[in-house]
Parts: sequence; C-alpha cells; structure tokens
Amino acid sequence: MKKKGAPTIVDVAKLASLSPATVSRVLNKTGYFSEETLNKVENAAKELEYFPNMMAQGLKGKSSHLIGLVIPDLSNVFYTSIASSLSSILHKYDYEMILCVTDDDPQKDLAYLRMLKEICVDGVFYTHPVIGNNSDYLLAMVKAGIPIIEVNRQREINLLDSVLHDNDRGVQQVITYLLGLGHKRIALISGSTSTTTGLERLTGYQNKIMQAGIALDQDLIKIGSFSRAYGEQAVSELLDLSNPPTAIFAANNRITLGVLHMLNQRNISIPEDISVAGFDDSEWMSVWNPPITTVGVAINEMAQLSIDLLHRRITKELTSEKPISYRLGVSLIIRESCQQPAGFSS
Amino acid sequence: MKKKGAPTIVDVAKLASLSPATVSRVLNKTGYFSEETLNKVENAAKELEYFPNMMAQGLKGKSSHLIGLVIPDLSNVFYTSIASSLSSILHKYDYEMILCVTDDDPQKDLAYLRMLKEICVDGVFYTHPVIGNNSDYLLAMVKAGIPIIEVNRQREINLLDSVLHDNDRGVQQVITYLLGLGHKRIALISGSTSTTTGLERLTGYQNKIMQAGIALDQDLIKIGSFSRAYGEQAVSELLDLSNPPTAIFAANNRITLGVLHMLNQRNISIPEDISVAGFDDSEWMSVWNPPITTVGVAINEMAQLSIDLLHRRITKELTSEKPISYRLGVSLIIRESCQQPAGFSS
DNA sequence: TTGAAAGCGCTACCAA
DNA sequence: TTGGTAGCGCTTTCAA
Repeated sequence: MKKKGAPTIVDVAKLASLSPATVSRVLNKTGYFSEETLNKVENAAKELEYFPNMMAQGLKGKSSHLIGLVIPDLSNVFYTSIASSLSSILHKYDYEMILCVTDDDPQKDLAYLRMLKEICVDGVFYTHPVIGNNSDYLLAMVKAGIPIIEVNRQREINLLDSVLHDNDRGVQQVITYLLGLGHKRIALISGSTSTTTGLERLTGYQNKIMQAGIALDQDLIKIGSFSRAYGEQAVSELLDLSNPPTAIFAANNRITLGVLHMLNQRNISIPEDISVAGFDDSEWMSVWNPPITTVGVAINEMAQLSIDLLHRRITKELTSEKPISYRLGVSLIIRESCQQPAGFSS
Repeated sequence: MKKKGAPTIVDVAKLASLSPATVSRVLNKTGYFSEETLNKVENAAKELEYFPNMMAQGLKGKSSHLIGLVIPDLSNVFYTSIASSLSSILHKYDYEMILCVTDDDPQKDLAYLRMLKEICVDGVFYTHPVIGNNSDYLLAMVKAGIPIIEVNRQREINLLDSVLHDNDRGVQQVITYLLGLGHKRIALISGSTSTTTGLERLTGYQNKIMQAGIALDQDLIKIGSFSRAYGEQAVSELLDLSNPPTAIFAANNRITLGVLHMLNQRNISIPEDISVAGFDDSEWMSVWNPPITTVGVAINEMAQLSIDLLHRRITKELTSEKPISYRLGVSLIIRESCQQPAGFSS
C-alpha cells in the first residue's frame, strides 16, 4: 500500500538510512555532517520529492516565511504598486505575502492583525486605516516578537519602524514650480489630516504659500478624503468660487483622478484654463491627455527599503529599541498639465 | 515569572480547570459538553486573549485557512480588481489570501505552486502564465487534495475547474455594435492565442466579421501580447497601413491603454478620426476623455463564483470528478469612443 | 460529558 | 559526526 500524504522527513531518513535528526540538520545546513551524508540526504529528498512541511516547522518556533501586508485600498495604484513591488522582492527573500485589504475600516484592520498573529507571520507591513486606532494590538504584536513596519502613513510616532515619503519636500517642489509659473491662487485638495500624508502635505502647502508672501486663502484649501469622489466634489466647489484658483494641487492619485474627471465633465481644459499637479505617479498619468505633472514617489525603493528593514528586524540583525524611520526622496515629474496662468506675462 | 509566548490551550484549560481536550472540543464546537463548561472555557479564553495557533492546527491536518491567488500581473487592473474582490469575500469566509504574482514566468509560477503546497493552502485560484505549462504539478496538487480553480484563462481543459468570461459573446457584442455603426474595416489587437482569452477573442472576431459577409483582412488582425507596449506598436502599424481601419477593437485593458496613448501621441482624435472599443472595464476608461466603450466583465460575480466553487471543493460538498466550468456574462458598455466612420451616411 | 494519552512533522538537546 | 528523545500546540481516539 502506498503512503498517502506527502513524504515526511522520516521517509527521507529511511530511504537514506539515517535518522530524522540528521536529515533535518543536513536540510537546514545546521550542525555537522559529512559530505557523504549530504549526498545521501539530497538524493533521497529529490527522489521522494520531499518538501518540508512549513506548519511543522512553524510549530517548532521557526519562521513561517509569511509576511502580512495590510493596506487600506486596492483601487489605489499606489497600493497596488507597493503590493506588486513588495511581492516580487519578498519572493526573492523566500518570503510569501498575505494580502489584507482593510478598506480603511479599523474593525477589519484589527481582524486582520489578529489573524496575522495567529498565523505566526514573521512580520508585517502596515498602513493604518484613516480613522481608528489599533495601537495597543500593534504594540502587543511587536512585543510578542512580530516586527511591524509602517509604510506610507505613520500613526505610531516613535513606536514603530516606518518608511515614508518626504511629503514636505514633494509639496515644496510642486508649489515652487507652480509659483515659478506665475500662479498666485493655488488650491490644495487633500485627505484627512489624521494621516501623516494628509497632515504633512497640508502643512507643507501652508508653509510654502506663506513663505512666498501669499496670504492663505481658506477657500482654496480643501481637506476631505483621499478619494476620487472627494476630488470631484472639491474641484467643483473650487470652480464655483467667485475667484477660482488658477492651479490645483491634488494631494494623491485618487484625488487627481477625480479632479481630472470633473474638469473634463465641465469642459475645462488643462492646462489652458487651469493647471493641475498631482502627488503619486502612476502609469495612467503619463498616458493621460495631457500628461500630468506630479510628484513621483519611488515605489520600488520604498519596497526595497521596507523589506531590508523588516528583514533586519526579523533576523535580529537590527535590535535597536528606538524605532527607525526612513524618508524616501521624491521628485517632481514635469509633464504638460501646468502652464502660466491665463493673462500672465513674465 | 510571567509566561512568555502566547497563551496555549493548556493555559486556558488550567484557568478553566478542565482538560485541554475538553477546551478543544468546546472551542471547535465538536463533540459533547455542558453549558457550564462552555461558559468556563469562553471566559478563560477571553481572559487570556487566547487565539488558536494555526500552525499547530495545520499540523493536525486541519485547514490552514489559507488560499493562494496566482496571477500574472498586478499592473493590469483586471487582476488587481479580481484580487481585491477575492480578498474581500475570502475574508468573510474566514480564509486569507496569499498573493503570488508570476509576471507570466513559468519558473516563478512553479516556484509559487510548490510553496503553496508546502504551506498547505486549502486551495488556489490560478491564472496560468502565457507560456509554459505546469500541468503536471497542478494535477499533483489536486490529487494531493488541494483544489485549484482556473480563473480567467483556462489551460487545463477538462482537468481543472474554471471560471471564465464569455469571451465569444463579448466579442460578438462589440463587433455587432461597430458593424451597426457602419464600420467595415475593424481591426483587432489581441494577445497570444495560447490563452483561452486570446484564442476565443480572435476566433470570435473572425466569426463575426465573416458572418457579416466581410472578407478577413489579415492586415487588420494584430496578435501579439496583452500589453500596453504591444497596443502601441500594433496601432502604429495599423495607422501606417495604406488603407487603415476605421475602428479598433482592443482585446484587453492593457492593450486599450497602449492604443489610446499612441493615438494621443499621433494626434488622432477619438472617435472623430477613429473609433476604439475595448475589453475589460475599468475606472480609468469611464473617466477617460472621451469615455471608452468597452466590454464590461463582472469581476465581483467572477470572484464570488470562484469562491463558491472553491469552497464547495474544499468542504467536499462538491466531489464530481468532472471539472466544472462556468462562463460569466459580459455586457457592452457603450460610452463615447465610437461613432460612425467618417464619410458614412446611414 | 469529560480526561488521558497518542501523535501530526519537525527541530534541538544531549549523549554516543 | 550521528542518533535518541523530548517536545512545539493542537486534535482525536478511547476509556472513564
């Protein structure tokens, strides 16, 4: 009678006429063993098509080779790009990725976190939901030995490691560029300031405008959510102003899409009638008509850096109690969606 | 001294003054136990914040609650949408998703498949890479008790369950519509015919054109890959024809994007100069200027159906040896990217 | 209705 | 350099 399930280490041991312990040592390249033993084990393993059972390994406290990725939204190209990049690099490190999409719902977020803990993931990449706060649980996880890296948004200032964009610098570049073009009425459309992205992009905007000696006009500052719908709504309100802006800075790619759509609908052309600049680069922006000027964020670098960091935490190569925080460079990608305001002569 | 790790079933048992066996039975609602026992266990579990260790459960042959999703590409909105939809529904079923992006590389594909087996996933949603063939391994997995559902593309005809689009009907609707508008020279740009999507969209196109009594013009049939780059290349070639088409049918969303981009670059306006229709709906198509007419595919339904099917396989509710294959309805979404050909009068 | 005990596949300790 | 053995946390007979 044939054995039913997958071959176990015992089967390999038998075939190689060795003990399971030795086989384990060889397979994991831990401890001592002879050249001959090595060969015997490898042949036997190959013959049986043996693959270690991760569950059993996991039970013994070894790595599960699983990493959680908790993100709010998969309709946002920023997150799909991050997921894609992370997944690809992780695979090289011999980790696999469990994808958790929270829809910015703190309940779901917590449920996912619990699950990741149960599953004994080796670590997690985490973007917190806009509202709500599962800090306690996050901290408990870290204390229980599961490193967590905050990606893109940072909630737990000085509690968790993080890899973020240099939002301030990104905003500065856009505003400086728009100012240089001659714009004086530059609107900002952004999301909740309860995220670092929202907060930093807002304060960055305010600082640059004021530094330029321009009084802040609250009518031009639209803070809502990082969604396409809000982009549409906000741009509508902006256009209905008695003194509308000559340029719009949309603080993320979802908002940008909404802005572009509404502008299309209202038959306002870019950049002739109004200039538009975004934050986050994405394929469709480069292909849009006209191509959209935006702050490019280095997604691959972000993924690589996050993984490096997490990996060093997992391997205990990095043990600093103090959280590490990286800021990634950004760069303004100038395309064709901005020009001098109408009636401006330089 | 405090206990270090997470609480185990033994801790709960102690707190509840019961045996681990009983606690297990209560927690899993299996076998008999009294009301009182139930309460004791639940209280103890709550107090200790006990969560079962999936690894240990997995070892005992129970479900890992993990599902693999193997897809070729995360820059294609079709797959991100499927991933998003699947993830959200799976979560409700208490499954989690391991995301595997193969980049259409059969090596990676196989590596992922092996890994999924090692990890003891309960099942997998699978879209095969365009080239290469890991059928043997897939079959072995199925035989080993891991159900696999082919999604979108079907390689293993009559070997694996599958959930696919009704490609033929989709093509028919587009072509009929274009024909009705008066187009006689309709080009097709599509990907490799080694996928069912590629094959069925091509043969569908050929059939409809011929049925309309129009001779097939090989110059108008562009078969390359389902990529943006190919879309750009193909549309260029088409435009350079001495007798270019009046309408283009782009057989997936990546190709459509390429087509649109190139048309923009060459300053050809849609639909005035040429009509464009796509396959796969996506947000950017509805927001594009002009909004793009396309074949809408029911992603949520596809996800739901796939999960139903997989779930029934996992629970052995469905045991038919014969693979099940579903075809999902599609519907033409008429927007503004098509009109009568220039110089046509009805 | 409950508990004792065996073992899932693996690793790690200690002894040989 | 190798092998015996004791668990990891859980489920599941089988007895009580």
